[in-house]
Amino acid sequence: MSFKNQVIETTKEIPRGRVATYGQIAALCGSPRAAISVGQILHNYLDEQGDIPWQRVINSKGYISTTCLEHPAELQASLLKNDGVALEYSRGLYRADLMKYLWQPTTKRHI
DNA sequence: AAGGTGACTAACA
DNA sequence: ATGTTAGCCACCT
Repeated sequence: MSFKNQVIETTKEIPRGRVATYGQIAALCGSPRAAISVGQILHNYLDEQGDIPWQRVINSKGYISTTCLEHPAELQASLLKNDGVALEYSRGLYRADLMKYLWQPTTKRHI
């Protein structure tokens, strides 16, 4: 299975009310240093399929970091709130408390 | 097939 | 504490 597909699959596994970081997804998919690629993959995939909980993937500091115009931070923020994730808004940036919401993948891991 | 491109990060200044 | 820099690496052309 390609890295790309693993990223898609793994993202689908993030439960409601939790978030994961790009680096975390990359690591779970076997390439700990490919965090930036995860962002690219999600972006590309959204443009074609769009059927994944992409809003649950944020950066290592807990901030929403999309720069995509079609899928802006405001949208991601509202989707996350809808997921039950509280966001702190300041200086035009949204941040989730990783200590509270970071996904801890425990069960079924299929590398 | 080779090179440009980031929804990244951790390390510096 | 806040802003830059420089590695990174798989995706898309």
